[in-house]
Amino acid sequence: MDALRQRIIDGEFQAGESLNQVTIAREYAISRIPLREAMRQLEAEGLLLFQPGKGAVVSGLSMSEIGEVIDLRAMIEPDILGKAIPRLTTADLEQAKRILDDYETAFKKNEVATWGEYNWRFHSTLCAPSGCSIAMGVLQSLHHLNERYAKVQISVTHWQERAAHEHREILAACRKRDRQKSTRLLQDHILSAGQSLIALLEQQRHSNEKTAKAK
Amino acid sequence: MDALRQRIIDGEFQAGESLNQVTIAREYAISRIPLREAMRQLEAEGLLLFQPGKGAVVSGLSMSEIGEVIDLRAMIEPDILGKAIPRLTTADLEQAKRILDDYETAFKKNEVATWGEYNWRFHSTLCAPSGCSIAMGVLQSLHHLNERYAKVQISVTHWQERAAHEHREILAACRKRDRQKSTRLLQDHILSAGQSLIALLEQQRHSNEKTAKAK
DNA sequence: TTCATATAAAGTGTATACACGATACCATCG
DNA sequence: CGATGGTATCGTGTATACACTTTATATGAA
Repeated sequence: MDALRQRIIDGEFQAGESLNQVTIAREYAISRIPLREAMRQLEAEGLLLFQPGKGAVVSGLSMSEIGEVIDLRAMIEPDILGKAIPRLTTADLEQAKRILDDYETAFKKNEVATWGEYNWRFHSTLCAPSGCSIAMGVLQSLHHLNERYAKVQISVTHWQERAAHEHREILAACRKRDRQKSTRLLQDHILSAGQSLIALLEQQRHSNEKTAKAK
Repeated sequence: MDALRQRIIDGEFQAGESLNQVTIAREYAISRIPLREAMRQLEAEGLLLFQPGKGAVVSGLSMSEIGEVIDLRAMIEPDILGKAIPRLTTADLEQAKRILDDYETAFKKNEVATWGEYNWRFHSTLCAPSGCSIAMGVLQSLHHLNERYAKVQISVTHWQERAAHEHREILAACRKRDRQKSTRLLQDHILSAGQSLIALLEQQRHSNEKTAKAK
């Protein structure tokens, strides 16, 4: 299921495109039964939508829905980080640092496909010690929804650099156990990334409309 | 799927109990295939957990997880209500009032099974005009998780009366389009209900431990 | 009796099969 | 030529079938 989810997030299937069960099942060398079960779970996560007689269709988020995902993350994640901070161990902080290092290495090598993965690993490494399993599940779901669209950001170099800088700042505040500062930085980080994402998507949509008109 | 979800919420199946696919499929006169698909969705909602070789097991929330669900609701729902308030129509407000009336009628008639339904309908009627579809989905999921445990509250008469009073107050604040007041009242409502729920569950757990010792 | 082991029963996980509905293609009619 | 209807193809939705796993039951030894 994770593999299929990643393929949807990676944009291999366009929004609105319906997934052929026979083909995909064959790709994983399984029958349609377990595939459909996985698809039903992805449906519950909001990535797919079953249309009667048409199977699973990749669901697309409207601009306002993308905004919602960001707002929810901006609301929940800093709160969870706040709960995690007193519980953060040195090992947690070291791992977060390692993830950032690896992320920057991957960035220099232009391994764009791994960006989303590193991003989530950084955020979740800092939040996980909160012990909030339900909230972490919600967050991960939101992150998956976000990631599909965030792919357009990975190519924008200066945004990458800004994100990297903000990550370092957040980590530094966590290291100091500065709850106020780290949660505020995290919230700003999510919201500013969200705003730049929405601006990019608006821009993209406009240029698409232009080319559509050109036809 | 909704019917099965309700049966789990209603407590027909105990936490930890595994659901017999053959039996349940027969009850709905379907085969195990669509049943399993429904179960997978309920798994993604956090109500079930598939254990390899053992099928779907009803998942139980720990006390801290129940607390998390309440905290998340207390964080998200007032925010959504705030966004909904400028968009609330007279029809929305009337419908909310009608739900409260029906709820109180049902309360007087002791129709306990309908409580959770009325509660969600009231909350969602006020929040839905926000147009936040993603957040509403998250909220509904959280509400389902909550509802299973909230069932212990329905028998506590004075809590019911307090909730009814708080609902009326929230509705009055919404009618006045008082964003500040209504969101604050809603947050207090969720948190105080949550606290009383946790207190009840703690109490229940203690008495269970005593009877367990008595054996 | 109690524990261990063998055997039977029940249940899950999934491949296969088939019926139904959607879609594409083509021929026919206006 | 475009529109309409018919047929063939493809794909979904789910019932059935079967292999494998877990659980219950029975049997025998300590």
